[in-house]
Amino acid sequence: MTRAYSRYSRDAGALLGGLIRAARTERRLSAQEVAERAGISRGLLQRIEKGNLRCATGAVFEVAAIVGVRLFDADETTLARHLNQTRDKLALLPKSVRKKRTTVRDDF
Amino acid sequence: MTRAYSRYSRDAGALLGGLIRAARTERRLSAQEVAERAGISRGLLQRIEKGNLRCATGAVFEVAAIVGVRLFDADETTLARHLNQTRDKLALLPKSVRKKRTTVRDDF
DNA sequence: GATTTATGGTCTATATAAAGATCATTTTAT
DNA sequence: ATAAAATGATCTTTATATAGACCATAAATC
Repeated sequence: MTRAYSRYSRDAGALLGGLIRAARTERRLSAQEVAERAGISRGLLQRIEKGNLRCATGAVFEVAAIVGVRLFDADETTLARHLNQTRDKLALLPKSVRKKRTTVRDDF
Repeated sequence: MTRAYSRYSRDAGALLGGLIRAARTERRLSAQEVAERAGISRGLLQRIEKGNLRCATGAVFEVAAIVGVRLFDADETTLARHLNQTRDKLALLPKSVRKKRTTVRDDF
């Protein structure tokens, strides 16, 4: 597991947690209620809102959906479309990647 | 922990994993290399790219940053700015939320 | 100001995520 | 076609995330 996190990750976690908390309070939902609906404990929701980076993505995504925070600026339909696009793109990319032979041809 | 996931979460996980995989192969980085740089195991990277929702957000964010997938369509600077905006917003919102008294005044 | 409730923090037990090694398979490049 | 390397998959062990209960504090409504 990752022990030290980059600033980017820390900011991303804090931002997502903050957005969730803001959305939750704006909708006047208690932590208890959101946690129950998401099927997680209140403690886990607390950690998510604080930007803790050791939470399962599934829990975070569920909570985000419940309080109305859109990931990738996309609703469910847009998300599905992007997913298909990405799948198409992946089909065209190489299945595995390997370094170019570093042996420089200097035998000329 | 969350056992069953909504379609939204499943799509979000699959999309993020797919974007990561696409970005990685486009940059011709092997799974081994990315995993090492992110400080995680190759197996965890595999699960992330498959959209597994039981991965720590920190690991996913680190990998995303390494292969160049921007969360929230934001680079590091923009991310920090959004974070500050969210903090400001949170400062204005109530610290705790409680239901309106359900007792309807019908004594008039 | 008093009351009620949401939230923050701490603790323990349990489930499970993650590491690390290994092997088979696929895929790229020669 | 062959060789070399990346990927996929499985297994075991260890670390730890999560649930759940608890209490103290803070904050919103009356």
